[in-house]
Amino acid sequence: MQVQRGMDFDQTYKGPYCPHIQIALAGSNAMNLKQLSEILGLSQTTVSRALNGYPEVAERTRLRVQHAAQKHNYQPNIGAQRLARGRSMTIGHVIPLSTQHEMVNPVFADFIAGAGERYSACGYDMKLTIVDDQNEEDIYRDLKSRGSVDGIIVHGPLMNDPRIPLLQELDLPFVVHGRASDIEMPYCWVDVNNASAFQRAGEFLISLGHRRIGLINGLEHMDFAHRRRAGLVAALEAAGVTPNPDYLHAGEMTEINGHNAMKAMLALDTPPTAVVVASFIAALGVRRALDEAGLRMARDVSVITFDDDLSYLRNGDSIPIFTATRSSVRQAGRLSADLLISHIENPTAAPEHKLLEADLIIGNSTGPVPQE
Amino acid sequence: MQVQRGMDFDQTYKGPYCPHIQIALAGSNAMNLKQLSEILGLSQTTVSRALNGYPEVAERTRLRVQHAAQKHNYQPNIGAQRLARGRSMTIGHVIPLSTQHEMVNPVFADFIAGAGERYSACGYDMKLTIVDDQNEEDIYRDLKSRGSVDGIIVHGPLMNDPRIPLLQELDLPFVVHGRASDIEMPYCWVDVNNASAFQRAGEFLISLGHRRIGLINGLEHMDFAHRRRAGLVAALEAAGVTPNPDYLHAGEMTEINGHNAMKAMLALDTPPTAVVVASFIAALGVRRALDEAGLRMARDVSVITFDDDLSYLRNGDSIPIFTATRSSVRQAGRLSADLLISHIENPTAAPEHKLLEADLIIGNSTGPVPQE
DNA sequence: AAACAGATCCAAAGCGCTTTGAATGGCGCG
DNA sequence: CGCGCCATTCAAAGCGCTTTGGATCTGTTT
Repeated sequence: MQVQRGMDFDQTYKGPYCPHIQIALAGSNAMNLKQLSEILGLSQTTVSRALNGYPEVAERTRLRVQHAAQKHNYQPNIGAQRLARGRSMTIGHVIPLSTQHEMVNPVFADFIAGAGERYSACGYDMKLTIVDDQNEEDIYRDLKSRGSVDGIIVHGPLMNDPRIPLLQELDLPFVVHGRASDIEMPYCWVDVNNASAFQRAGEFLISLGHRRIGLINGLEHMDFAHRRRAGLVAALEAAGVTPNPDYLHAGEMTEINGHNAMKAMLALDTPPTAVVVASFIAALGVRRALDEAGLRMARDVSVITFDDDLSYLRNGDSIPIFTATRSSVRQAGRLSADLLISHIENPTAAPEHKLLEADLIIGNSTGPVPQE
Repeated sequence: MQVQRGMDFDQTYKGPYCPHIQIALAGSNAMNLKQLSEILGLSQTTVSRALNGYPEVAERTRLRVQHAAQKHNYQPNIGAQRLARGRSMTIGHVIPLSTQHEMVNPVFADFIAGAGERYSACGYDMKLTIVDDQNEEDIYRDLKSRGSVDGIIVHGPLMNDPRIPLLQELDLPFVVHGRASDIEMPYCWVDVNNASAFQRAGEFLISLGHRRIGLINGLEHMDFAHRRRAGLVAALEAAGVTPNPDYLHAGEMTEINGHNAMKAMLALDTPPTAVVVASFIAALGVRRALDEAGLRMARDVSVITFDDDLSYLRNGDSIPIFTATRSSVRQAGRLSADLLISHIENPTAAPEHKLLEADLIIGNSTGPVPQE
């Protein structure tokens, strides 16, 4: 990573000694508590308490203080508050950039949109950290020991995610978006029921007469992908169908990968008559592969996709393009935020979690198995 | 917006008076400067200076301090640093969620990935604020008066964006990702040369013999969309072609919209033989419309798209799917971050800006105009 | 009338860091 | 030897807020 600036940075920032840089002191012009209390002829204590809703201040005084604060545009300095309260009022989101987590990207924007809504409403800030590779563990240690955040959202959990025991050891409150199958210690999570969603998708295809059913999945060390596969396989086996390994694909959920995986399956001697796809973007690639092969969705090959209900990738207007198992990732963001905040403010309570059920939306991409 | 928690929040957070909540004091267990200096038998001054790279400390002492800090896992408390330095070491990104800005979403994840890289390297934090509607102005005033951030990135600028004069008035350093055509005051920005990109796309299509050239654009109150249209129109007019209003579409850049716009154009008596599309996602919709109409890209209708080079939406592996004007939004994120940091640390310098040129990538979606 | 309780307010002590201004000790120099 | 000069180090004063532990003043109880 090249640094093009004049200063002598290596990976880690080395502090404020920068003799050639003149920094204007930020916020030095803003009104502070002392000034406001002098204007009001009150003590800082009373003004602070009035604004923070403490009961031991007369209601008349409180109103006077609130008016003055508004009039003079007083906002408590956030750094001072953090220091005095010993809390940062900040939630951390750590986004790893390794290829293994790349899938976080498309859903990420919507998730934080949901979470951010709740943070604003509850007075929390959101801090994003992009971490390029292995040193993710150091990041969490740092966040803890510097008091940067009061809690953390864990994105894209793996089957046995090392972050979970680490955060427990650090005693840093956290909520996982998803779950980690191989971890039995209780912790907070918000997840969609991936297994039941894909099981229902499988059952639906079977009810349409399909037996040769494919899966175009995400990388299966990701927990959600593992669960989806298990759900689909359960549906097949319940119907007496042995899953065909040639029909099971796992890879990054990009348009290209969806396309290539579908194309490869179509090249088999007996290609599947239906596929379940783990993401909307991959499903677009699947559709392209079908188009190229001169096949029509529903008529020739049925397609069901998982739809995260992303704001910029809608599955049709009134009529859904794809039959889909749908669950709003933005809603998951909201719930995760609420869970984390309540866990931060009530740390002794037992870890909560929330399992969301996905809806099965019938669209135009599924139909009865074609007659041969 | 419903709040489901027990506390009495309305829109704005009302402070820490929550008698029924027991909050564990965060970070209280971490090593602090005083403890470290006592262990070392040095003053806090010397330890602080040693760690921050000040020259007036003996090299032997500095090493001793650094070792001890590492050994005891000392990290300066961030709230205390903010307070003492009068700077927050934080960059704010304010994301409005109104439909008018929805387009920010898909590119947003990649942009902050790029910017975040640079923030980490330079010791800055990234703070994200999701703002649901009109009160965006209040957010900026707050950020300023609370000292929450040292600078701001402005996303998705409009033609005459009110945020720019506001931030100038607030004296809050900022960099615009994009530009605002109607504002003449100088300010910092990083933008791709949208006009020249679309002009070249137009010229390329004309060189292939196309005359009936369509545009499926973003919403044209967004500055970038306006520039793209102007660029394409310039190319047409230079070739003596009068732009046909029926061929010019502006809307949100979703897959659906791309599909609908293309479908509408194909329904015209004389449909265009080529279209330029403002986003990759919309181009996927265009392709779908062509497929549905039994038309082949390149052979029947040529398509050029703008490609933001998103990590999760690659334009093909080795062979590009679409002919495209490509510019990496992640790279724009890196540059914006660098510009902002240098502007924060050197506030007296004149506003800088950076204009990136997009590459024209020839893919499989363009070909000579079909013979009638 | 004395004692008490409650309501309201305040001075001052932190929170953990940076930074100012001064002190200390070693050194060369006239 | 006495002086000034570096190179190091330190004590103490903030930064702007919260919060502890009274203080003051009312009204109420015995």
